[in-house]
Amino acid sequence: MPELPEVETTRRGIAPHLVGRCIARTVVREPRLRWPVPVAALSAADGARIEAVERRAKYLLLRTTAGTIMLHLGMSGSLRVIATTEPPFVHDHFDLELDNGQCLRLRDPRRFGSVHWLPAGAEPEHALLASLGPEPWDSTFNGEYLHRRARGRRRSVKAFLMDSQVVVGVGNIYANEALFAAGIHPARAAGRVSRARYESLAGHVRAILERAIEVGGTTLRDFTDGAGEPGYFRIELAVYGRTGECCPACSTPLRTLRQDQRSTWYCPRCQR
DNA sequence: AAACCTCCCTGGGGGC
DNA sequence: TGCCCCCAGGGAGGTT
Repeated sequence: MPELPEVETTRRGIAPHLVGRCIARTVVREPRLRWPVPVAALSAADGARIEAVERRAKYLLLRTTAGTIMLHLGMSGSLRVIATTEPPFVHDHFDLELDNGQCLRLRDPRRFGSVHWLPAGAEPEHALLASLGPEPWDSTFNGEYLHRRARGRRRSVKAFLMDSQVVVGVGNIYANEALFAAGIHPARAAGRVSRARYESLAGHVRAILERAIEVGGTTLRDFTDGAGEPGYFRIELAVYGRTGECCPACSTPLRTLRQDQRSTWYCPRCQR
């Protein structure tokens, strides 16, 4: 999936086309996503005005006068703003038609994404948002916080960093990259990383996500922004996906690991 | 509690 | 060329 930088890139790309416009109607071609799309409830959005396009973790929140449309892109989702008359392709599951002949179209081949309707005033806003950790730019996300949350934890620091209850938005690509930048071995127990090193890690997480957002995110296969363009952070990846290559810092051959059914790349010399 | 494991899906790539 | 297996950016839900 799109990780945080890809979702944020999408948000920035689509927001100018949506904010201030009214929703003509929603079209659901395939309701079988990660959760069933609430087709009937979504009709409440017809005629509503879009007031803001926000992001929380990897969720996009389209705030309207009638309620909020919440979208998740899963592993393979992408959004584009196009003319409503453009014929849909396979895997174009959802359209949000606007009052100006344009529409926001969701494409998601693997269907791990989701579309939700949150009626205005509902509290808590949505169960899926209830137990999320801080955003990486939240003032509470720092070395002291990570060190405290990791105390006594024996799971790997990589799994810990990818836990959305600890911090949101860090998926497999950026977990690999941040741990490399901070010089921390991905299999090290989370509880055995010093506070100083967590301080470094928090800083690198933020810096890497910021840089990735600057260049439009990482496109591995099918991610595109709101205009259909790929992201260019892939060029700057130091370790992710670099099977058979050497460490960009010390030239030691990179190694791979399998952790929690996900691939990890790391430098055995730089990361301890 | 915390730490694993499985599963939801389609499609691309490599090996044979 | 085709088939088959493995792998992929997520993450909820279930089991130990």
